[in-house]
Amino acid sequence: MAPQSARDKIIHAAMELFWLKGYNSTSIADLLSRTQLNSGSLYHVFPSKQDVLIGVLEAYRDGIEEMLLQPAWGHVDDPIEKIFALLQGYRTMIVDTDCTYGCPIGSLALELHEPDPRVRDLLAENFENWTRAVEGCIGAAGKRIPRGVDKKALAQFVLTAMEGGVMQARTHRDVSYFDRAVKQLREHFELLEKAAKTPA
Amino acid sequence: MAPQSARDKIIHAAMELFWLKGYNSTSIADLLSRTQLNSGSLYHVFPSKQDVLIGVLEAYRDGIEEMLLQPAWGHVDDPIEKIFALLQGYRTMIVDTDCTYGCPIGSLALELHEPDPRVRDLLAENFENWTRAVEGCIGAAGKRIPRGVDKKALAQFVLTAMEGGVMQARTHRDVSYFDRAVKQLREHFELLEKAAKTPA
DNA sequence: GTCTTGTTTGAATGTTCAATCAAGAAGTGG
DNA sequence: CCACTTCTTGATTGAACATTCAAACAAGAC
Repeated sequence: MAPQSARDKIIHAAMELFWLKGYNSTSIADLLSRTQLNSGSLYHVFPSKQDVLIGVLEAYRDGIEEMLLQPAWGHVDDPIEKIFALLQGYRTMIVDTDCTYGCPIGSLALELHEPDPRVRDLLAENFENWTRAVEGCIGAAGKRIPRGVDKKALAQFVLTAMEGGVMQARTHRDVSYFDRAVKQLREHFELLEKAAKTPA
Repeated sequence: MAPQSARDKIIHAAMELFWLKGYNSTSIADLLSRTQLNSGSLYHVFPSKQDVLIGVLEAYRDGIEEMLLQPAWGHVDDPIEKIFALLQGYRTMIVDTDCTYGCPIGSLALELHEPDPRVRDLLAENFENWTRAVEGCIGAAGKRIPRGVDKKALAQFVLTAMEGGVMQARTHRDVSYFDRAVKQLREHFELLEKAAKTPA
């Protein structure tokens, strides 16, 4: 175990607590007890609670490759299957948390009603990196997707389906809501692939 | 102006404030100053803040027809166009709020991380009523949708697209994210209608 | 008029919270 | 070994919060 800086400890704890309890419901005291630090140490590193949030959002942004994409895509080559492997990763999280899983970014995006511009930009940046990765898959699928299709819009639609599916699965405490959203998306892709083969 | 009971005043104010600021960030003091009531009056009607939330969720549930469906469907007959008229209603809200709009139910669903069972049930019930209404439209579309399609899943997918689209529009402060989600959904429906005409 | 029941008043309570800061410890360069 | 910076300690502060309650008020029943 490499020696961990106070900053790393706080970010690590905050990623987990913001995800579990939300930003507002996570107190500085929660972070201190989890990290075994004192308030002065925390405030030495982060001037305010919001700066912790910014650190967390930067960590998600900078870690998307290692934390999200590589684990999901390690053993998948087909570009369209990569998209569904990514969604399968979310499904695993939902099941592992007894359907209490919420996408950390999506939950924060809806919890924070008047976010600081830096916070909002980081939320948007996180969404953008996610959809850019999916857009890469769609691009790699080449002619399997019809010419006219807006690839960026389709990638955003994948995010839409994921976030909406996660929200419903959590609300109903039932993965099947997520599964149905993925299935509908799958059918959409199949219809697109069919349309690509037999041009009107 | 009919005389308004304290209960009605509180529910009315809470619907607006929970929507604008979220549940946790709305204080009892906010509700009191908005309604010009005293704390004792509020606690005479609602034993706790959570009971106000329950009242709000019941009001949304009981008001879906008048507040949401009738305004959106007043002048629309085609069942599939009804679905997109409903989404158009959300678009209007997004634009009218300078892209800060969040679906009240969806925002609460993600903000409340450990909701009381009654609260969770009411959130689920609200989603269910919404999707049931959409499912009714899909059913009314009859043979325009292919036989094999899971109508409930498709209705849930419409909710998924709405919630995901609202989330992204709000995060990016840009309606076009919602518009693209709707457009993708529209294409999905067009592909389905085409498939219904020319069976494999 | 007075009893009863339902409602309102608003100051007070106890808790939780983010943030502060003076004092001290640890680490670094000369 | 000293000077200087960086980091840590933890008690403290003041604001915000949900909730309580004894006292006052209102209005219909008899």
